[in-house]
Amino acid sequence: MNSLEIKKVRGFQDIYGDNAKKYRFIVETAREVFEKYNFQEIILPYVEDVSLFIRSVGEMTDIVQKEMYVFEDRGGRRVALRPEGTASAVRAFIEERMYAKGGYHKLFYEGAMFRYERPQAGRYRQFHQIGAEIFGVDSPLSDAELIKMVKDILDRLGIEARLEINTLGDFESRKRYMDALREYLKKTKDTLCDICKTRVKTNPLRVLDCKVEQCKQSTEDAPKITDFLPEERIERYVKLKEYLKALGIDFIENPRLVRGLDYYTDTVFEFITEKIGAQGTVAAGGRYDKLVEQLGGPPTPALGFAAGIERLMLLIDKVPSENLLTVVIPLTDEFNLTALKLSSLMRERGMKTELLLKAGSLKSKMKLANRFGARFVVFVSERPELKDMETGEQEVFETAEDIVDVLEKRVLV
RNA sequence: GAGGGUGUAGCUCAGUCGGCAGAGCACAAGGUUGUGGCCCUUGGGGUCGCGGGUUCAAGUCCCGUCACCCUCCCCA
Repeated sequence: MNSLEIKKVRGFQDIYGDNAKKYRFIVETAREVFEKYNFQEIILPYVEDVSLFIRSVGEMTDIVQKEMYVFEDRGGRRVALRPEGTASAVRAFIEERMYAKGGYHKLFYEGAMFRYERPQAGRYRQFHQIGAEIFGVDSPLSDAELIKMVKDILDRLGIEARLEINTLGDFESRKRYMDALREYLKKTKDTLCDICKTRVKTNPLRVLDCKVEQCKQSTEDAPKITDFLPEERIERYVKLKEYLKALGIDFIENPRLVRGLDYYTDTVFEFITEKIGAQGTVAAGGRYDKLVEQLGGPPTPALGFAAGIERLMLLIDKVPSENLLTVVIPLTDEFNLTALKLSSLMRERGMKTELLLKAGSLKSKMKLANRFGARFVVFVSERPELKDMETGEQEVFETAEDIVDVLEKRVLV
């Protein structure tokens, strides 16, 4: 490594090789599932007005307070690299007047998010999410269907994660609940861990989520959110659970599950795994019935989810196999032209083909072919030969074109 | 923002008490007279993260700094 070498910025990463394959596999799988559920893609900007996130994610949240990439552009606008997708989707829903068409809208998106955090396993400053939002539906049917859709994606990726759900109710009863919780926590404050002592003020719901054993114990008898919700909210929650059971989806009710973004109402859920270190939440979402209104749109119930692609990647060990590879090797330079044309023909016929571009001994070329994972090698000379790298068998042909016909049957499924 | 760990060849990592800079993998050539994987031989490869200090002598000890990894926090 010399002093001219420039390295990637902290918290950013290059995704290449097998990781790029996993990335694509995840995005394509999700896309197929979204398609089945009749969601429409929306490609959103990476840069937004800062106030969009302040007013949606929440002014006091960590994301807004200390994790956003905020800067002023040359026109003096205060902008931010998006730290999450929902805010932009809602902004677009309003700004593009999607509600004017009536009915309801189902959108999905994919792409990079940016948060200035300390990097760690499964956590980067630029990370990637797939996500989906449903605008204009109130029914718990939509909650159930969204959760089922996430589960479908995870299933098709071969990823196991447990589902935890909770309800946060409406803002009014949540506020009453938080007051009561704060009162309760003040009494037990001495038994809480240091971090939680400060959380009593800033974010009492988080205390319930604390991993420290003493905190878990001393909050065992803490008031429960469900005791503060009006009957209709409870009924809604019961309905959702009914639907999930009907769909055969296992879930754990976790009354301590809270989410870090301010906009959630009623349903929240997380898919969690223990297999990838401390950052185990792999997909999460919930309902946000007031957000569209808060951002200047007409009152519109809505819900959505997002999944972290990097974290999903950690849970995938292999992507489904691809087409078999054939490597074309000209034996000497005088056969370069023939090999070039042959490779071109093979690709036209749909075969995955590597024309061996590097000069060197035949031995070194064979080594390369082997490393590329070639199943077949074609030696191009007066009498072209086809070698099966697995069996070692070798056949001689009259012309290069003859080989193509034979290969086609063996390579293409 | 707080804590812990690690920086030595392209990669993974040894390096004892401070005393000549090492191994495996990878790469190149050959063993094999154009044929891969396994094996053998030979070869090319180093700002020991960076800066300073102690010392006759520093990869090794001390101070600083940067980067990466992990954890808390927070989140997907």
